[in-house]
Amino acid sequence: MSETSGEAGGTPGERISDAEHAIMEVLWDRHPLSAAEVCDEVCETRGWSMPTVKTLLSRLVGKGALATEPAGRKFLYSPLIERSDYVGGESRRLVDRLFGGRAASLFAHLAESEALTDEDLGEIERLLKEMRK
Amino acid sequence: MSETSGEAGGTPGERISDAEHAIMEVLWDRHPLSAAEVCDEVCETRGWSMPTVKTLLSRLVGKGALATEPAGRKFLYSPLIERSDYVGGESRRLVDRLFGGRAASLFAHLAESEALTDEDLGEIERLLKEMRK
DNA sequence: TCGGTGTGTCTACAGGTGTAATCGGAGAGG
DNA sequence: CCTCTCCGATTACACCTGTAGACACACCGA
Repeated sequence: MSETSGEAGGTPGERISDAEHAIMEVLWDRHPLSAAEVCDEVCETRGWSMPTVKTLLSRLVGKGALATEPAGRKFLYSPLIERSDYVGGESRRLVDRLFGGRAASLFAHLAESEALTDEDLGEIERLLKEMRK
Repeated sequence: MSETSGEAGGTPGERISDAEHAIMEVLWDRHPLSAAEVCDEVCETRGWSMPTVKTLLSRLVGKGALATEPAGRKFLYSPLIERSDYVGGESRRLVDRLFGGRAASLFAHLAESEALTDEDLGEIERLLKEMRK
């Protein structure tokens, strides 16, 4: 595996869990944010309480996925890893695990299971044309 | 725990974990197999021991993902759920979680991150053409 | 200066997962 | 018939995850 970093303290590359991912989404969308602000974004939708958010934030900091920046008496959190890196990693993991690394197989499967809308198809076609140039 | 009647598929949709998935792959490829045969297929590659395989098999049976069929004094295991169902579910989960349900976004991401080989592109193009018919 | 309010850290705990040792019963061999 | 062996089932245990309470401390306002 291409793990670009070494390890120690806040090593990036630690696995981000599902609940943690929800937190990351908020911070990818807008950052830096305080714990309270993050809670404002997710506590209602996910039914979480403040302590839960704080735990998740701490774990993410521990995993090296978030940076903390002292602002006044509180901390502001910002992502340390790129959303596209995470998304890419997860996508690749899925493709590897389920389709033997063949992205075309994933596509074929989505196509067969009619998970692709006309809109999807149109856009993919467009992208494809663009790449072929 | 009281299984009064022979009802095994009563809890479909139970989450299949990563290690369990490896077992499923073996059985999707070839079935029915005994525990020993499954172990032959995965124990070396994954560094598992027989007890581990048996535990995973039991859990899968418990989850309603495998059926057991007594053959002589041993049991033979067969998948109860289709590989395509599992794969489809996992794919959709990923697309939902990471791309807001838009499969085109997944494709775009794979394209951008150059995870698509020329071969992939060719095949996707072909599939696309076929669907458009 | 003193208390309240907000913030991060520590602790907790149930359920799932990875991994494996051990037990108990059903045949196989002597 | 008795023992050995093989196999599934049971039990074990550490770690991760989801969820949350309790605690300590710093600052703002009175």
